[in-house]
Amino acid sequence: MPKDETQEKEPRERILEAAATLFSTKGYAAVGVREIAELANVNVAMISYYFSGKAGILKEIVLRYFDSIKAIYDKVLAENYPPETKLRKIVDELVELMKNKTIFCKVAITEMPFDLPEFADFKAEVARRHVEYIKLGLKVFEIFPENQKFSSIITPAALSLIFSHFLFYPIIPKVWQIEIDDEYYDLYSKTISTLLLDGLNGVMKQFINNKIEDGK
Amino acid sequence: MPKDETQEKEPRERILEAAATLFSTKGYAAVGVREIAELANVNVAMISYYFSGKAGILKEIVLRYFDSIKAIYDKVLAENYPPETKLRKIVDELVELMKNKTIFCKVAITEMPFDLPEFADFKAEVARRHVEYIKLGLKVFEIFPENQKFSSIITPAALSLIFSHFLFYPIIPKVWQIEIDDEYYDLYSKTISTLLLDGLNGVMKQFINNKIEDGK
DNA sequence: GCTTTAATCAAACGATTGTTTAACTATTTT
DNA sequence: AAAATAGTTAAACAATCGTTTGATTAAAGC
Repeated sequence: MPKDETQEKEPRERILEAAATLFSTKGYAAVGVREIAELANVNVAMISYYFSGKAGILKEIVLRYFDSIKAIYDKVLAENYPPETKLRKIVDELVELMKNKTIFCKVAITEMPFDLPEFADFKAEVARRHVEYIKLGLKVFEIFPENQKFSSIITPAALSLIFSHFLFYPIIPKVWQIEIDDEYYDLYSKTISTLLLDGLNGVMKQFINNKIEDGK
Repeated sequence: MPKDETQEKEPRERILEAAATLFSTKGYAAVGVREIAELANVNVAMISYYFSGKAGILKEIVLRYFDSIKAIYDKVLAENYPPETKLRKIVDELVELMKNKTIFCKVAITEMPFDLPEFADFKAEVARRHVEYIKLGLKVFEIFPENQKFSSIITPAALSLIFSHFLFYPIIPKVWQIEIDDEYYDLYSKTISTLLLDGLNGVMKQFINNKIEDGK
C-alpha cells in the first residue's frame, strides 16, 4: 500500500480539523496541543508555527463559523421573499450548515458561554462586528425592530432553538433509540422552523397586547 | 472588624460554590483546583478530601441540578391543571430556578455537550435515571407520547429554549444595552412560555398532517 | 484524661501543560 | 549553483496540573 500522504490535506488544514474534532467532543480547555498534533499527524511545534498558539486555532474556528453564518444571512436577505419565508429559509440553511460543518459549529457554539481571559478582546470584537447584522436581520424579519429587551430574548432563543440538537447531541442517542440520517434532519429542520415561526407569531401578539396595556 | 469566619458556610459548601462560580464562567476543564481552593478559602487537599477529586465537584453540581429539575417536575405534575397550564408553570419554575441557582444551572447545562472519559459512566447513569421522567412528562403534557423522533427533537429544543438566556449570557449585555433585573426575567419567562406553547401547537398540527400524508 | 476520629495544613509527587529553541531538510528565489 | 526562505523536527523550557503524603491541630467518644 503506497503512502497517501501526498493526497492528505495541507498541514494547516489538518491541524484545524483535528482540533475541531477534539474541541467538539471534549471542549477547548480539555484538549492538549500534543493530542491535536498527533491526530493531525504533525509536529507539536507546527501549531504555534501556523496559529501562533492553541488559542489561535479556536479563533479561526469561531471566525469561520461566523463567516458561514454571515454568508447565509447575506444570501437569504438578498432574496425577495416575505419575512416568514425568509425566516424558514434561514433555518433550513442553518441546519444544512450544521450538517456539513458539524464540529466547527459545535465548537463555536459550545465555547460561547465561557469567558477566558485569552479570548476577551477577540470575543468583544467578534460580537461588535455582528451586532449590526443581528439588528438588521430583526428589522428585515419585522420582529420587534425597535425593542431592545425583546430582541435580547428572541435572538438567543432562536439560535439555541435551531442548534439545540447539537448541544444535546451526545445525550440524544442514549435517551431515544433513533437513527439520525438525512430524513431525520429534514424532519428536524421542518419541526424547528414551525416551532420558531408559530412561536414568534404568538410572541408578536403578546408584544402588541403589552403595548396596549401600557397605554401606548 | 472581627473575623466573620464563624459565620462562613462550611468548607465543603464553600468549595462547591467557589467551583460552581469558576466553572460557570471559564468552564470545568479551564479551572484548576488551586484556583478553587483559593476562592473557597480552604487548602487544596480539602478538595480531594471532601469530593475525592476535582471531578467529584462537577458530579455533585450536576446531581444537584437534576434534583432541582426533578423537584419542579414532581411538584407541577402532581397539580391538577390542563396540559397547557402545566407546561407554562414548568417554564416559570425553571426560569425561577435559574434565577436563584444561576451558576449551578449554567455549569450543568454548559458541560452537557462534552464527553470526557472521567464522566462517561456518570453521564450514562444520570441519563438513564431521567429517561423515564422525560417520557412521563411528554405523556402528561400530551405531546407526541408515542413518537420517538419528535420527542428527541422537541425535548432538547424546549430545554435549550428555556435556558437560552444563560447560554448566551456573557454576550447579551455586550450586544444589547439592557438592564437585567426581576422585571426582565418576568418578561423572559412570559415570552419563552408563549414561544414554546404556540410553537408546540404549530408542531402538533404539522405532526397530525404528516400522519395523514403518510396514510395512517 | 486518654483515645480515637475528623479536619486542616505545607510540601512534594510525577505527569502534563503550551511554547520555544536550535538544528535540520526542502523549496524558492536570485 | 548559491543564497534565502519556508517547513519540519526532537528536545528542552518553565509553569501548572490533580493528587498524595505525613505531620499537626481540633473535636468527639468513653
